[in-house]
Amino acid sequence: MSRWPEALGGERKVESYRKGGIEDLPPLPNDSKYEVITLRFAPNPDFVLHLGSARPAIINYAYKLKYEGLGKRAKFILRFEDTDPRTKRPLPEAYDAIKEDLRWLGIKWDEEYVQSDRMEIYYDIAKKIIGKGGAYVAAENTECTPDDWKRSKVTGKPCRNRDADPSVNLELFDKMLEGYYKEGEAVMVIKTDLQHPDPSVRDWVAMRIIDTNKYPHPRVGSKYIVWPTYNFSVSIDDHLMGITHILRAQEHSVNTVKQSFIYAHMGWEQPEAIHFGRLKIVGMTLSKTKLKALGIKWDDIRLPTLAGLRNRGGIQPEAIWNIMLQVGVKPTDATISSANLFAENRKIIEPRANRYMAVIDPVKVVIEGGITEELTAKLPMHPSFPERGFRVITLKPVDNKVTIFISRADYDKVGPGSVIRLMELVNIEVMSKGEDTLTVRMHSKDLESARKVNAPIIQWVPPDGLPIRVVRPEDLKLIEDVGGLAEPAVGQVANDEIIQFMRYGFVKKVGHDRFIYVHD
RNA sequence: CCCCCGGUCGUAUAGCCCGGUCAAGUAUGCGGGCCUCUCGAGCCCGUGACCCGGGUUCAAAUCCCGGCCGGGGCACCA
Repeated sequence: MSRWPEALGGERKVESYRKGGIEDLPPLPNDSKYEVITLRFAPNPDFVLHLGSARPAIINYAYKLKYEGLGKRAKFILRFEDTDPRTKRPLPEAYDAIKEDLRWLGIKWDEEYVQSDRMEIYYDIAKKIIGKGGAYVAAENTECTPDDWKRSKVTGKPCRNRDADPSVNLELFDKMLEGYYKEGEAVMVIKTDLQHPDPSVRDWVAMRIIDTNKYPHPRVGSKYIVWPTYNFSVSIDDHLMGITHILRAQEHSVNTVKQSFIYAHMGWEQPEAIHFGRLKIVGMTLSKTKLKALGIKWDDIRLPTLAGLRNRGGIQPEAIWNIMLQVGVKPTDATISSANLFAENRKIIEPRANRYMAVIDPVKVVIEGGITEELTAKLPMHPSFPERGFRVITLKPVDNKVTIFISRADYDKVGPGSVIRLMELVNIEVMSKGEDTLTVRMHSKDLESARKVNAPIIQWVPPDGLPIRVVRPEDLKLIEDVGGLAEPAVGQVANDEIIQFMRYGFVKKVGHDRFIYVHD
């Protein structure tokens, strides 16, 4: 059942051609034209990955695996796009945190680049493109000021430097590099089409000045003041790195048009671009801006960041993969419910999680009626895997009575005369219902008798149970369930282990008495 | 206002390019049953969709036009 690449299973590859898996991804356009299918994931290291930003990482990597599975050469490149130290200031820790996220997802990259290390390359290409007459500089005190340039986009009339000899613009560009201009005083602009129906496409900015004394770049400090814009650095890098296919979100579709002018000026072949729609997960906030604005650490268990999810536990990377592959690469928006994610996750967790009994908001149950022998229950760790063993709970009578606890939810459902099966123990009949106790008597012992009267089977906890607390993260909030009691064996469960509290849900143990609710 | 891109069961997706095999498949959800000492898992059955209107055609979910609705873009952000 491996739609899941090598991450968890070691050497498990893309061998299984299952419906809805990697192999079912539609072929990439013109795939046969390229010798090495080269894909990339290019995050801005200003935050960690979340469920939304993980999508392009997974999809692109999935295509690499798909083509390798087809016996074709394929490459996956990781590239950090950190060319804005001012408004999208990179977070120094984010570079490594993102790599950690990718590893968790089982993604391996063949090459890694950081754009702030490649500034000289961008300068070099900038000069080449100016030299070819494909770009010009708008600068103060010239015949084409930044304002003139802006105006030219509206009027459609080119400003002077646009048609000037490349040497003029080359000189101006050098002055930019030398620090002659301050922020806003000069920009290098790509010649596109001043009549283009989309104004944003008309002669767009490729290089601008950022005062890195004021806004030092976390990696290269104040070394550079001329910075490429997204479309410029991306075009250059995609070409230089041999990217053949770009799968990215729909918001980038105009960028493909903008970038086409660079490729035309340089005589390069443009990669194939495929855009997919937005992914919404109901009950989860996937806006990077909103998440950042919360001001809590990115790996907080309330967050839908991969780090948060990882920390919170429970949600397995395979489940995220399956969801992403199911949603695929359609250009339409997709709204999936967390129930979908949980359903995928349950498939993965269910066989792994051992079963235990716990009761939330415990209510005391006293079994009266002259019980002289101790009662024992033998509970399998997992009903589907008896080989995992059992544990035994023994109840000793005191004054011919035995006390146990059940959850208030179950207590609420019964009244005098009700017969209940205590899981793997005995069947009891309610005699009287007090405020906080249930007085019952032994009805019978075997399952059959319970079945005969259609008695509900419920979980219970002995008096020496372990007090527990369960918190459930729910869309940026943490809801704390009322206190509970778990059977003593839960004390032996290791931290970080995912177990199932029967008839309650899957939980992850995070402390000797603390649990995080995963899902039902 | 303008410029792109879309609209198939509640949700997600297949089919659309190359019209008939689609009274539309799958998954999840929901309802019911079986099984099981969990409200988990498994098995079975059921529910449920081609945005609207024209056109082309013997035939349209599939092609064309219009409308409506949704998303994205319109930064010296990425």
